[in-house]
This record gives sequence, C-alpha cells and structure tokens, in this order.
Amino acid sequence: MNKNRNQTEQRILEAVGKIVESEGFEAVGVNAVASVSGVSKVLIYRYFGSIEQLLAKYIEDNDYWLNSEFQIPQHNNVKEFSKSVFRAYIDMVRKTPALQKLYRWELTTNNPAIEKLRERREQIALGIINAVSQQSGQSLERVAGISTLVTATVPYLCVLSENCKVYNSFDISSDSGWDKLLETIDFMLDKILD
Amino acid sequence: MNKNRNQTEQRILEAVGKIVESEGFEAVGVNAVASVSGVSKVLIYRYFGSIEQLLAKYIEDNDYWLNSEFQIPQHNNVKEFSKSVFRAYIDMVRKTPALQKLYRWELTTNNPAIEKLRERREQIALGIINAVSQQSGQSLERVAGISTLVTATVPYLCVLSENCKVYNSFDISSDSGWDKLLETIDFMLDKILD
DNA sequence: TTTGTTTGTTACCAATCGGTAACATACTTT
DNA sequence: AAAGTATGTTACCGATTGGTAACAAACAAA
Repeated sequence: MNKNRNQTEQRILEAVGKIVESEGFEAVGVNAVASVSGVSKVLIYRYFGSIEQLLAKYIEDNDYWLNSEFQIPQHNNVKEFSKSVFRAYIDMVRKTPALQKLYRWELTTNNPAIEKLRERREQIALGIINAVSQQSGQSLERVAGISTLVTATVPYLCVLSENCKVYNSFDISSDSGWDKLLETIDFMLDKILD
Repeated sequence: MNKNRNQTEQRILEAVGKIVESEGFEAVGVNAVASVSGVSKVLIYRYFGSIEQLLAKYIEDNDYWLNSEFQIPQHNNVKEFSKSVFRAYIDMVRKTPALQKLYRWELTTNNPAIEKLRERREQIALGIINAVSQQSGQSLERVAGISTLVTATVPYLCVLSENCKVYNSFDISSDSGWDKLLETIDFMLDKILD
C-alpha cells in the first residue's frame, strides 16, 4: 500500500475532471468522486474540505480556459481582429466539453468560485471591447452589444447542441452549421465596423 | 371529505406550476409535488403515470408560451416588423419566470415533450424568418443567422441574470440594460436590412 | 341493500445522498 | 526502538429520494 497525499489528491481531481466532462458539474458528488477515483470519500473531506472547495480547486487548476489556450490573435485590421477573436472563442467552446459543462452549471448554481471566474471573464472581455471600440470608432456600448450577441449565443448553442441538433435550420452539431453562423457574424461585422 | 378527481388533478398541476416558477423543473419531484399540493403522491402516479408525464401535461397545458401571449405585430416596414418581433420576444421571456426555467431545463434534459416543443418553435421561427427574408431580399441563411444571434442570446442572458447581474457591462437584471441591448439590435437591423 | 369501482390515506420499502466515528497501517521524528 | 503523526479503510448514521402495498372511505350500479 502506498501512502502519498499528493498522488491521491491528483487522483481525486482527475476523477472530478472525468465526471465533469461526461456528466457535468451537477453530477460531482462525494460518492461519485470516491467511486471514480477509487479513493475513500473521507479523504475528499480531509484534503479538500467539501465538494464546493474541491470544485473551486478544479476550476482554479483549469483556468487555462481563460488564458493560455485562448490566445488573442494580432491584426492591424480591426475587422479581421474581431472576426478572429469570435472564431477562436467558438472553436474553444466547441472543442472543450468541460467548458460547456461549466457554462451550463453557471445557469443553475452560484458560488464564490463562479463569481470570481465571471469577474475575470468580464475584465478580459471589457479589455477587448475597449480596444475594438477605440480602433473602430464605434461607441463602447455598441461594441459591447455586438460582443454580447455573439458571446452569449455561443455557449447557449454549444450546450443546447447536446440535446438539440438543429436551431433555426442550422446544424449546430456539425462544423457546417457553425461555419454558416460565422458567415453571418463576419457579414455583420463588415456592415457595422466601417 | 370530498372526492373529486378533476379538482385534485388541477391541484397537482398548480403545485407543479408553483415549483417550476420558484425552483425550476429540476425540483419537480414526487415528494415535492405531493407536499406542495397537499395530495398523496400515490395519486400522482395514478392520475399522471409518472413525473415525466406530469411535466409533459404541464407543458402542454401552458403552451400559450408559443401562441396567444406572443402575438406577432403587423407592420408594412420589414425593419420595424423585425424590431418589434425581437422586442416582443425579449419582453415575453423576461416577464415569464416559468419560461426561463423551461429554457434552463432544456439544457440539461431531453424527452419527447421537449422535442415536440422544439419542433413547434422551429416551425414558428422558420415562418417568420421566411417572411423577413422575402420582404427584405436577404438570403434565408442571413436572416436565420441574425435571428439566431438574438433568440439564443435572450434566453441565455435571462437565465443567467438570476445569478449574474452584469454581462459585458450591461445590467441584465434591469430594464436599462436590456434597452441598451435592444438599441444595438435595432442598429444592427438598420445596417443589415437596407 | 348489496356489490363493485373509484378516490384517497397511511405506512412502509430499497436505494442513494452527504457526512462522520472508529480503527488500522504506514511513515517521521525523537 | 518508541512515540507521534499522517494516511487510508471500514462501517455506520440520518435524511431524502422514487415507488408501492395495503387499507379505508365514498360513490355508483346491481
């Protein structure tokens, strides 16, 4: 028998990841984590305090959702910059099941970890919005409005696509549907960002 | 003691409504319905078969979400027509808590009742999209894309607003924030629907 | 009135949930 | 080597879940 706290802590966190990706944050309970990780649930309380703190730790560990993986491309053209930001955002959400589960979880739950995450997201978004506003000459509210229409639609449709294949005749479960949506987004940006 | 099946059935359905509006469809369990309605849970099974069938009946009874309450205004101007459709949609979702709970529930659940509802929604949406496309000269995909950006953003932000007050600097918990968003939607339609 | 059916209540069941006490085993320190 | 501490397991607890059997009371039909 091996006694290694770091290792079991990691096993627990890995089990959380598995459960989140497959069933979502709602399914992360003490018994489920203990069963999947093969670790006694007593240790979960001992090492993490509670499920809420465990999830907070999991979210903190995986905050690459906001940083490294989502690299903002560089462009001279504001229009092309905006387009590529939206495109990168769509790609990231679509290819990251855990992120979709996070967006879904936020709609039914609230806690300090989620609020912290939202504040950071708000900061990052406002930074981009500010830059686009200055370079495009459009008002802050206008750019924020356009950004809202896109960044709210994306997580909604990604989460929905698990149960619903078609939305407004777009096949949101395949690349083709999203490509068509991106066409409309690009078209909109062309019309608005002169 | 009164023996009246219709009355108790209605009591049960009313209890479902209360639970849905306050806590959402996820909280509609046999024990909760029995407790809120003051009816033995045995009768729930006897009269409705299961919770799933009970919820299907509740959704069916309240399908005014799609019909009478949401009246499509008449306009000669396509632009003004589109604007007022979106405005009416926002008003309806914002002022109907049960509808927000339904949108939230759909993201975590799937069943025949939900699928039926989605098909009807899709029909109605495509009808409007078709009309706007013809009258505006824009392609179906373009109109559907614009429509998607709005009709996906609205339920997402409405559901989110229960836990999150601010999104992209918009106060989504107050009229002012939504008015600003509507300004951007109107602006977008002005630019796109020539 | 008697019989049968519908409506309703009480009481229980197994399964699962989060949570903890008590104990055993390994490792560290003195 | 002995004592103390950290790690891990087993077994249990109360509360809540969905679900049903068994029974009582009211109504309808014969």
